Amino acid sequence: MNLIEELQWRGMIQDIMPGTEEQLNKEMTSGYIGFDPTADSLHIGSLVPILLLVHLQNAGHKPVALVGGATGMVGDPSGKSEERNLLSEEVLRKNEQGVKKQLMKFLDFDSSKKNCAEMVNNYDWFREMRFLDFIRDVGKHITVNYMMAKESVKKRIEGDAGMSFTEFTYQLVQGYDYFWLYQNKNCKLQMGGSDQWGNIVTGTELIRRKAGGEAFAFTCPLVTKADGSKFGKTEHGNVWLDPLKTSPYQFYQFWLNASDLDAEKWIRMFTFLSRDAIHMLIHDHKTDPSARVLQKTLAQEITVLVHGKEEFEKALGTTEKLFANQNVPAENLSVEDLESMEGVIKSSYDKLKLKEGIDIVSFLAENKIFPSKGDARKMIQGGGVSINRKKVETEKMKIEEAHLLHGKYLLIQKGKKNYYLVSFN
RNA sequence: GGGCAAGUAGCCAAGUGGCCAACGGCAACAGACUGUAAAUCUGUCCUCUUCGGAGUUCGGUGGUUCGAAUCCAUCCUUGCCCA
Repeated sequence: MNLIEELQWRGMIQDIMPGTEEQLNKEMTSGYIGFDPTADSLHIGSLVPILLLVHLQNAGHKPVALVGGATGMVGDPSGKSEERNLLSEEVLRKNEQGVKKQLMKFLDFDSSKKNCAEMVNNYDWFREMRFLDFIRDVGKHITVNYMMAKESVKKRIEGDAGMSFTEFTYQLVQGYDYFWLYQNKNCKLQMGGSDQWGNIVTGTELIRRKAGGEAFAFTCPLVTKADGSKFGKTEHGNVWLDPLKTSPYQFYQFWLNASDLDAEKWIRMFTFLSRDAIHMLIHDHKTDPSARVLQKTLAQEITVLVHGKEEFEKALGTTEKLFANQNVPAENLSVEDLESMEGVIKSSYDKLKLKEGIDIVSFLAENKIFPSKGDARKMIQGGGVSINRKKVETEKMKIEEAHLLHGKYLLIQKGKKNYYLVSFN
């Protein structure tokens, strides 16, 4: 199975330019994907593009990761219904570094290899670019009519939000990236999310008109959830690749909670498991859905890929302690069990304040488990808070020393899945 | 520069002098059911609260009025049309 067939089977190809497959079969090809430094970490939405680069490298081609230091200054209008806010240069430079660091983890940069990965920053070639040069050398080749026909532009022009010249220019800026890489790095392939198709095509068009060359492209579908809600969000916000922003435990939990339909789709996209292995898993899962083999395998594979085996095992350990034996009373958890739970949000509390008992509502608010007393009270009234796995029945409850596990800990649940460990000192 | 239209909670969107913290939908969070799913049903959903209330909102600022998201003035932003 060649690369394109493989990616097609994995559901990772949305649009593809004619001739792309032939090009990839013909010779080692350099292909690039751009990453926006809109935050100092990538989130799981960027995982599919990253994996495309990995697949590309595994197939013997050369992956180029482009950090959009320049394009980030402009703001991509694709998929956005409103004008984007500009980031300051300082923030942008910081974000570039963060994004760069993360990309390093996935690709092989060993320069002794012919197809070693490479990292570029379009700021390097745009920094010195003069406006007049740009509009003469680049702008001249693309008509406004052509640019207006793009879906991302059309939507904004038809809508009532409008679009600034800055964002309108974006596709030219990104198009020039591709042209530059084509000229300087012999890059003949661009990949990206399907929302990038328009921008990518502007690039190949520029290469054709300005250099008379031929360049190729394909895009992957944007990851969706079966129920239509946004992919990659939890109650804590985005799921990041940075373990400081999203702990490996939370990361693991995110994938573990995938619905059946999603898991079936995602396991192909996000893991490197073979076709046979995946068919087996899906078969097993259908035989006994409650075993959740699909979700477990999916979560394991990605967590190991992103955070490493060690972090995965810690996350799994915590998961087992918290969820495997839901009915086992919390008293059965040992001090080690409690202490070793990675990823559970921990806080400490002054034991002295416990002497005369403290009311549960202020306790939860003081520990930042809830943002305010009112919130804590509402959630208790709704039956959403448990202490040591026992549901809190009334907001009048007082916490006393007798409640502590091992005379020191309190295991608090907000809802079913959000655990907090408070230790008393 | 001229004319017209619009700006309401995270988003969409009703309200067009008091009954408005503001209908409804989406998203989000929680409960029940389950498989730590999905679907469904229920609750919460501006902020704080001693759960009685209190405080701050309807682009900004001033004004009219006992009382304004709603009327007036002015400014800002956006769209459309004209120049």
